[in-house]
Formats: sequence, C-alpha cells, structure tokens
Amino acid sequence: MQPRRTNPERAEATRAALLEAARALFVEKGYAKTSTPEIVEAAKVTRGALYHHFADKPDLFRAVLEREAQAVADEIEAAASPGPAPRAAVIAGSLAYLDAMSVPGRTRLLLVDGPAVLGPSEIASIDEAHAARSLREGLEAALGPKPRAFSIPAMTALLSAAFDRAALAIEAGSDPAAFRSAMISLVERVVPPA
Amino acid sequence: MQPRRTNPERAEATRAALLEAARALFVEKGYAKTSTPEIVEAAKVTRGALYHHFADKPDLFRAVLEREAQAVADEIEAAASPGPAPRAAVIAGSLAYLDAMSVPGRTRLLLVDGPAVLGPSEIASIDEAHAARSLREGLEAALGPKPRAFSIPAMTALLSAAFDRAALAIEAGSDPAAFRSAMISLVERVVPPA
DNA sequence: CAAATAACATACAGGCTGTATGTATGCAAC
DNA sequence: GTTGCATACATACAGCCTGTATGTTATTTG
Repeated sequence: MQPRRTNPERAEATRAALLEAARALFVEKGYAKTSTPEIVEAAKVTRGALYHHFADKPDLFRAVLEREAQAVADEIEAAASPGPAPRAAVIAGSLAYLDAMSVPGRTRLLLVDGPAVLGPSEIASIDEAHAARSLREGLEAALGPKPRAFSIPAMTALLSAAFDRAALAIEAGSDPAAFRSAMISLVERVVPPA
Repeated sequence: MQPRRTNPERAEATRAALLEAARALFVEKGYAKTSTPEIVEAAKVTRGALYHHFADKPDLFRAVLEREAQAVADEIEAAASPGPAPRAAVIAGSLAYLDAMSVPGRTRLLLVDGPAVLGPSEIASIDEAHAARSLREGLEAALGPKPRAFSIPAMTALLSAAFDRAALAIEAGSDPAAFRSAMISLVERVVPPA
C-alpha cells in the first residue's frame, strides 16, 4: 500500500476495476438498467474516472465485450487445435464453444445486450474476429475445396447462430444434453464423415 | 371530421396512432434512442394518452412486437399450408419466413431490440406462439414418430436461430441467394427426402 | 525545480421516465 | 333530461441519468 504509484499502474488499476464492476452489473441487471453512478460506486472510483478512460457508456460496454469475446475464443482455440482430423476438430470446438458460453453472464453480454447496444454488424465483426473465425476455418479444412451446395461463409453464419441459440437455451434451463446432441447432429450433417 | 365520436372509436384511433408512430421510430432509431415525447409528437397525442393505454415504454414496445410477430406468422401460414407433402411445406415455409422478415424493420424489432428489451425468454415465448410453432409442427409432420438422433424441440430452436441469422444477414446486405440456399441446404439435411 | 501533463474529482445543464393530479367528454341510470 | 360516474385523455412535477465543462492533485519531463 505505498502511496507512491506510477501513472500507468494507477490507470490500469482503475480501468480494471471499472471493467470488472461494469461486467458484474451489466450481467446482473442488463445494460439499460445499469447506471454509471452504480458502476463507479461498485468500482470505488468517480464518474470522472469513467469518462476519462471511456468515451461514453457504450464504449465501456464495448470494452467489456471485447474482453469476453477474447476469452471465449481462447477457450475454443485451446480445445480445437487444428490437427490432422479437421472434422473432429470442428466437433471439439463446437463443444468447447458451448462450454465457454456457459460461464455466467456471457450469453447476456454477447448475445442479448451486445447486438442491441452496439448493433448486429459490430457484434458480427467482433464475432468474426474471434469465435466465428475458428468455425469458418474449421469448416474450410473439413470440407476441402470441392464444390458444395452452399457457401462456407453463409453456412458458418447459420451454424454460429445455432450455437448461440443453444447456449441461450442451456442458460435458460433447457436440457444441456439435448441441445448439445442436436447441435452436434447439425454439424455432422454439414460436415459428412471423411 | 365530426367532433362526435364514440369512446371505443377514439381509444382505438389513438392506440393505433401510437403503435404506428412507435413502430416507425423504433425501427428508425432503435428502442433505446427513441423517447416517448418523440413518439407522442409523431402520433399527435400527448404523453398522457400513451401512459393511459400502455403501462410503460416496454409495454408499448411489446404491443408493437406482438403485432409484428402475428403478421410474420400469418405470412408463413399462408405459404406453408400443411398439405400432403410435409417436407415441401417446411421448405416453402422456410422461404416464406425469409420473405416475411425482409419487410423493413422487422429484423431490428424482433431479433435485435426485442431480446434486449423484453428478455430472450419472453421473445422465445412470443416466437413459439407464432413462427417457431409452424416450424416445429412442420418438422414433426415431416420426420414422423420414429426415433431420431435429436429432439425435435431442440432442433426447432436451432433451425429457428439459423433462420433469424439469415434474415439479419440479408438485411445487412449479404447476398440473399447465398443465404437462402444455405438455409435450404441446412433444412434438407435435417429433413431427408421422403 | 518548474512546467507540463496525466489522472482523476466536482459541478452543472439538458433530457427522459413515470406518476400524480386535473379536466372534458361519453355514457348509463333514473 | 339531468345527475353521477367512468373513460380518455392533458398537464405538471419529482427524480434520475448522461455527457460535458471545469477544477484539483499527483506524476513525469526538461
């Protein structure tokens, strides 16, 4: 607890406190019903600090989301290393995605409030930079270059949406096994065995 | 323009004016950035009238959404009459859904702002009462009672999400033909021919 | 050590939501 | 037909929230 702290240290500490407090409140009450006075109180800073680090409330939300999307992408990468069996890698990545999205709050942040606050196009670009990219590359590796009845980017988007809905349903209390198996069944029909 | 109007007439007229004005503004600027003063100005009534007819702003939004979901469901029903060919009916209903969702504003209302404002569970129940129910019944008719690798309600939810993403992508400017064919391809893999 | 700057803190203006209260018109009973 | 009530609004107000503008303190730099 030295009162002697370097400037980047102070800044990073308050930034982290704001991100953590904001994440917790956005998850608990949703973006719209969370006020900046609440956030700064939980983070034990003032609104001046918030508006010093972030342009506005959506900008803070965006920062929370990018962290979260990065964490999800990391978990997928760890599980679905693109080895010699691309089909197995896609299925492993699929289950890893559902596991990653079961971390409390992630569905609300990334799938519910995110599109409304930042717009579906910005969410799509965050997604394409993280989780969806893994899926697309997995499909390309598993399907090869021969002609197909569908475009890979389009099918990636459709499957990605199905993944999201599965995560939401599981979060809402549906049977996880039922949605996991339905999702795998869907992927297997798109990527035929060998 | 007789100043002599019956009470139910007056009420229904202002209700309709509010719903129409609100829909237009929610579509143009989104729910969060649309204020009730704006809405009542466009509808040429006062905020007193709004809060007389609707409990609060989310309640007005819900009324707009229910109308919209009903309209979508009607278009699907018209196209996918469950005749003797259940597989063809599912495919016809699929294309009808994408057409219905191409009416300007519907994706934003039903797929973007809806889940954030009313919560995904309430949106899911509105959907199950309208469009998703058609799809589930179509799948049941097309797949029959024999055992499958997946549960029909779960697969209905996943396909429904893929439909929604296709509608969003088309709205965002992606190639409609690519998404239509990818979507049909997905449905065909779930519902094998005959 | 002095000036400049980063990192906040405080104060304020404008706008929005929901409620409480007031009013006029249709309506129903007598 | 008039009296009383309910419906359908209209107006006014209180509280909160967002973003900005300005002030203050600690750190860094020349």
